Amino acid sequence: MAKVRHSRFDCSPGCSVEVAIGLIDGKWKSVILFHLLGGTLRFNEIRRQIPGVTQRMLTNQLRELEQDGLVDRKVYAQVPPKVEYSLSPLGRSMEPVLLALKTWGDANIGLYGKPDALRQADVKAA
Amino acid sequence: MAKVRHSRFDCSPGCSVEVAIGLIDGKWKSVILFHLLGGTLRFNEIRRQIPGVTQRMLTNQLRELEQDGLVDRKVYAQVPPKVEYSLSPLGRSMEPVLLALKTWGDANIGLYGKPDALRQADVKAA
DNA sequence: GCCTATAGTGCACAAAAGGATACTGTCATG
DNA sequence: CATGACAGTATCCTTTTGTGCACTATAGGC
Repeated sequence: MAKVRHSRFDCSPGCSVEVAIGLIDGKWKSVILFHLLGGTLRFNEIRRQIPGVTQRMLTNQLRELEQDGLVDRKVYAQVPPKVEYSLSPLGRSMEPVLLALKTWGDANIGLYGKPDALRQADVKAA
Repeated sequence: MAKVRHSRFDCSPGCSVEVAIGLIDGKWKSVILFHLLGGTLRFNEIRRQIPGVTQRMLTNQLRELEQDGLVDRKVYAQVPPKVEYSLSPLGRSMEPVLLALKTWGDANIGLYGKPDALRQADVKAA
């Protein structure tokens, strides 16, 4: 995959923000990380906790998180496959970010998480 | 544009995280917001503070931030155009998120913000 | 014997995001 | 007269992201 999203070191002050956001962007990564805050989960456990994510997407996102060193992937060589995902120390260090995101979301979900009808009205009004 | 990224209200606990991240995803939004924490800025001031962003991208991202109610856009009907961008109260409420991102990035930029050579080595090692 | 669960992979396809470049119109400066 | 600043648009292009479906292999339950 070899994504090189943050190759620069020119870094005006906002650059570190860019680095951080670069690791948790994508529709699902932050949500996956958030669920992993609660402890180790298996592939399908994560899948069930995030309705709407497809297998392929979940695989992709987990692989990227693994490559970026945020999650650990532990494969048990069993016959019904078993793979456990957990936060690496680096991933756990994301906790403040994740919690800030959650807090903000909880406070403001009324504005954006509404059923489509309202969202549409909002769009039209703009 | 009418993006409906978060139309669901099914909301397992991670959903509010998804709402929040949905507003600041994209390569530049969080960086823009971060710079606006420091106060009102004009279009080209932002552009200069974020090397690498193109005019088009900056315009897009600012428009989306405006639509999502995070930034205020004030146009002065002057002859050399003047447009000021500032955080709305809602945008300012993102401050903890932005600061958490910045803090994390500062702490870990050594891992990801390195010049390409090292990044490449890292990728190969994986 | 068939269905389910496990953790994925592979392929085709569509949509969205992002990038490069050129262009707008007006005014001030040189 | 040419240039640049201002705040964008317009157009084209590539890359990334996301969806849907089928498929792998093995074991246990019905």
